[in-house]
Amino acid sequence: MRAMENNETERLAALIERLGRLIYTQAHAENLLPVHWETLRFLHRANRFSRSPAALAAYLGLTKGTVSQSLNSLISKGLLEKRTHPRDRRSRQLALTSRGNKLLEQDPLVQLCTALHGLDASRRSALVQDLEQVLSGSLIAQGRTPFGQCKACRHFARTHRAGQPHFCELLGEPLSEIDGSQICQEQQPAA
Amino acid sequence: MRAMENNETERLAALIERLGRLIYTQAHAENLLPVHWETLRFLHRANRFSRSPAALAAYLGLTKGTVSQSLNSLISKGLLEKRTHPRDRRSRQLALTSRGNKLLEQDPLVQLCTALHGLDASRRSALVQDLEQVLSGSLIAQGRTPFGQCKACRHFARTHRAGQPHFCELLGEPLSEIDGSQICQEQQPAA
DNA sequence: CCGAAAGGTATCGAGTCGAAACTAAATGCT
DNA sequence: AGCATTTAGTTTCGACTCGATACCTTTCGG
Repeated sequence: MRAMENNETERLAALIERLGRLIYTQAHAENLLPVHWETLRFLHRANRFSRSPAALAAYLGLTKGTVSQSLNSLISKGLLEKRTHPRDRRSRQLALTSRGNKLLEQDPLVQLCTALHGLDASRRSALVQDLEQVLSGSLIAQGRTPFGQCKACRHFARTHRAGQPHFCELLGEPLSEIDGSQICQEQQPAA
Repeated sequence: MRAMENNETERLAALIERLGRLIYTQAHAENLLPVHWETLRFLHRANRFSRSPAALAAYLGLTKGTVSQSLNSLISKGLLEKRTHPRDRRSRQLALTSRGNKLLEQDPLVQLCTALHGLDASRRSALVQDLEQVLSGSLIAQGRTPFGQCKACRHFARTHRAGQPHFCELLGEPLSEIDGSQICQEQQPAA
C-alpha cells in the first residue's frame, strides 16, 4: 500500500531514489553527461576481464548499440581508447587515456563522498554491507550481473604465501592484490 | 585519491550510484520514463503547498521548461491534471487523476522495497537516519531544497490536544496528521 | 565445414533536457 | 497610483540519449 507512506521501507527506497537523482544532476559537470561519468568510473574500477563494451552494457543495463554510441563520443573527446582484443578479434578492449584518468579527479561524485565522510565510521561499514547485499540481490533477481569485487567471488582462490598471486578458478588466471579489489563481470558472490 | 579505491567512503558512493542506476533501468516500465515515475511519486508525497510545476522543478533539479514539457506528456496520458491556483493566477496546482493513482500501484520501485524489506529492522532505521542526513546536507550544500517531511521542519508546531490540527508557523496554516508526514518545498530541517 | 551464437556497429525515430526568448500575474518602490 | 522587478509558466530549438532493428565479423559447436 503506497497510500500510507509511513512505511520505513518506502521512505528508505525514496531516499535512495533521491540520492540517485542528486548524483544525476551533479553529473553534468565538465561538459559530460551522467552516463559518461559512469563509464569512466566503470573503466577505472573494472578488472582486465571486464573492460569491454559488452561488459559495460551489462553494467549499465543498456543495449549494445547505445553503449557503442556513447563510447564513440568519449573517444572523440580523447578520454578513452578502443583496441581489438588480441585473442578474440570480435571483442574490443577499452582503456582510459591519461586525459581520462586526469578528468576522474574532477569527478562530481566526490561531493557525495565528502557528505558520506561525515558519517560515523562503524555505521558506514554497516551501510556498505547492507547496501551491497540489497544491490547484488536485486540485480541477480532481475537476471543481471552484480559486478561485485573479485575477491568476494566464489571463484576467488586466495593465496597465503606473501608475494604470490591469488587465482581465479573460473578463468584460470593469476590475480594481483589490485585485481582482487576491482569489480568483475564474472563475479558471483560467495555463499 | 581515486587511484586506491579501497576507501570505504568511495565504495559507499559507488553503491549509491549503482542503486540509482538500478532504479533508473527499472523505471521504463508501463511505457513511462524515469522522470515520469519520479513526478508521479512526488505528487503522491508532496503536501498542498508543494504540488506545483515550480516545486517539482526544484525537487528534480531540472529547468522549468523541461518540467513543463514532461508534465504535458503526463497530462496527455491522463495521469494528472493542472489547474490555475485560485489565489495566485500565475501558478498551477497539480493533482494526480484516479488513473495516475492507480498506476502508482504498479510502481517499479516496489521491487527495491521488497529487497530492502529483507534487512534487519534496526539497521534499516539507522540507514534511514544516515541517508536522510546525507541527502539533506548535500542538497543544502548545493543551495537546493531538501524537501524533507513537514513534521521534521523548524516551522512545524505540534499540537498536543487530540483532534486539534498542528500548525505551520511559516505559512500560518493548520496541518493535519497526513500533512505532517508529507514533504514540503519550504521544509528546513529542525536543529 | 557450416550453421548458430556472440561482440560490435550503423541508422532511425522518439523523447529528455538546457538555453533562451516570451507571456502574464504579483510584488515592491517611489 | 504607476512603473520596474520578480516570479510562474510556456514555447521553440538544437544536442544528445536510448531502444529497436538490421547488419557485419569472428568464434564456437557440431
